[in-house]
Amino acid sequence: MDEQPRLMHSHAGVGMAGHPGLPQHMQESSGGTDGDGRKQDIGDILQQIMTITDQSLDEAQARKHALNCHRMKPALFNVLCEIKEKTVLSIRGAQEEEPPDPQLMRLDNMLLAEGVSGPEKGGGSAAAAAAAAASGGVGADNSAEHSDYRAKLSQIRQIYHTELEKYEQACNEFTTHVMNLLREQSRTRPISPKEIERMVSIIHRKFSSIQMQLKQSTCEAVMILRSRFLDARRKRRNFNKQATEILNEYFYSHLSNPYPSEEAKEELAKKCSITVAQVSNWFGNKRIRYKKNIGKFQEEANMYAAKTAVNAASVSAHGSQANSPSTPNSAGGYPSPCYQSDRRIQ
DNA sequence: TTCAATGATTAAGG
DNA sequence: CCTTAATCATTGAA
Repeated sequence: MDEQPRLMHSHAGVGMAGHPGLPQHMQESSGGTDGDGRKQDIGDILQQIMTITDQSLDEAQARKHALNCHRMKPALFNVLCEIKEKTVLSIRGAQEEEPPDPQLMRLDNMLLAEGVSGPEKGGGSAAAAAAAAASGGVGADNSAEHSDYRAKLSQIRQIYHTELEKYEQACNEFTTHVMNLLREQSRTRPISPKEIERMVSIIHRKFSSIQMQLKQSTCEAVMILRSRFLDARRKRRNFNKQATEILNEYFYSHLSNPYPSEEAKEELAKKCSITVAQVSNWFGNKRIRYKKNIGKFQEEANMYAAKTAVNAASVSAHGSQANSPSTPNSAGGYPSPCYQSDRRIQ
């Protein structure tokens, strides 16, 4: 085996610049002393390969064809592929395996949970249910917002799917294009099927990173939509005057213990046509705000105290003076018989 | 445009 | 669960 290097060395001067090794075999084998025509063949082929760029196109085509038809071609091709394979592997190392990207998985999970990816209609309703659950169990009173939310979500989903499809299509197109190209070139270059495969997987990786961007931005859009939806819930309407009257009446007539029981809340909710949660909110806000600045509410307190007094009087007088505070007779409100005193304490 | 009032949400605590 | 307290975001009046 050490014969080769020595020979190469001894003939070093004879070879062409840049490719000392190749013509050498020719020289050597052209002596014909080896008897075997094989070396001659290989040398021929290599020589032709080396000079192929010097030839005119037509000539090159002819040569190419000749080379392709040469009986040694498959063997040489395999050898070159093997060498190339080894080189590539040593250069690139073993970074082949791709661990499932945790971020991508996170995005996928979220899209699935939001019903953006996944089955067409089922996902949507699941998302709506999730949104309903997230909305605090208020339930049946915000169906309009739901449909709005769902419409926007399905819009996002549609965009997402069309984009995804586009990417997939582009990926496939590009892949087949590259594959064809490589297959075509594999007639003149050492390109093994394995390498083509690898190239395809590289392409797929690239495209999937693009897809990840799509998923990312879709997630963002969903998040924004969600926060908008939550904000939509915050889009409050002030309660109407009657409702506030009723709530205030209760509040000020139970000032010593303004904590309505569950039943009381339900009744108030019904009377005000708001939800129990809203009643709770109202009382929570009222208590804290009253406590924070009693002075500011003094007037209001007096007013409602007077009103309930009047109501009570009229009820006791007339026995069945239609209950509901529909049109309080004292709407104009007289300030209050009592103190109009010093507010602005704090 | 400004700003107090107000309904809703959130965090902390029981 | 509920409450308090702080805060957010909108409303509606000035």
